Amino acid sequence: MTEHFRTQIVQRISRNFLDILILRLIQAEPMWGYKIIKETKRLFGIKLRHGALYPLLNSLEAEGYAKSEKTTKGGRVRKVYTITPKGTLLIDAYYEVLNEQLQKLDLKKEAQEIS
Amino acid sequence: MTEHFRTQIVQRISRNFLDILILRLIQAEPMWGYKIIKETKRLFGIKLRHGALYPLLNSLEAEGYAKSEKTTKGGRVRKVYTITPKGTLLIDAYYEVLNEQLQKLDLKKEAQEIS
DNA sequence: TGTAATATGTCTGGAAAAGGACATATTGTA
DNA sequence: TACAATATGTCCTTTTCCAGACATATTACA
Repeated sequence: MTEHFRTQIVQRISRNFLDILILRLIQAEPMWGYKIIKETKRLFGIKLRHGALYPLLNSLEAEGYAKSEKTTKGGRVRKVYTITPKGTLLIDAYYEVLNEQLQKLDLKKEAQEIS
Repeated sequence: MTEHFRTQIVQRISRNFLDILILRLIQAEPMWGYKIIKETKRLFGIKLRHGALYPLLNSLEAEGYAKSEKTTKGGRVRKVYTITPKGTLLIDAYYEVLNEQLQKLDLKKEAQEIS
């Protein structure tokens, strides 16, 4: 039953945190857009539309979270993206916040009861 | 610097996973809408708009993740929400997936290199 | 008696996002 | 010589989302 929710959850996280997902991928290994599409398919079962990805990659670079370098592999031009220190900081921040969020809630702790 | 990202990250998580946040709150302690607003402010520093919350609470109940019971406290009508078993399963699934996601990526593992 | 707080609800206009089409170029293969 | 795959990009339309307004009722308090 929990299994039944899995796919939609993974898809929801990927959709809502696509930028973070991409940064994690290029952090693990520098990649270009087309490979990112293949890897998200392979690793998470997510089909990224390139019409969404390429503009996002450009904005990630514009905001300084990633940087790209054009390489040519047998006539094919690739824009290989690498994560920047700022991008690493962003990912670390997400890890930190999400880990906090995963701590079970204990409302009583600091509560001044409303009711 | 990492601190600089914190607020926007928490807000982003709260906006995108508001339903999960609410379910976690009523799981920790049954509550009504107005108190949920107060608690999210107190616990996460997030100002929930009631115009977003109440319809969401209704849909959570319609989908069977929560159930409500009307109580009266000195003339004031409250709809106290409790989590259902289905809601608990959903939260567990999120915990599971997020924990997986937080594992550092190791692309090499199952890779059949594209390049 | 008026204002703030408690309590729950709907609705609408604008902004953002999603999906898919349009566009182009090279390489590999049947 | 097509067609699939690799590779990157834009654009437009539809759909979804969000912020704030509109709406109502009770209670607490100055």
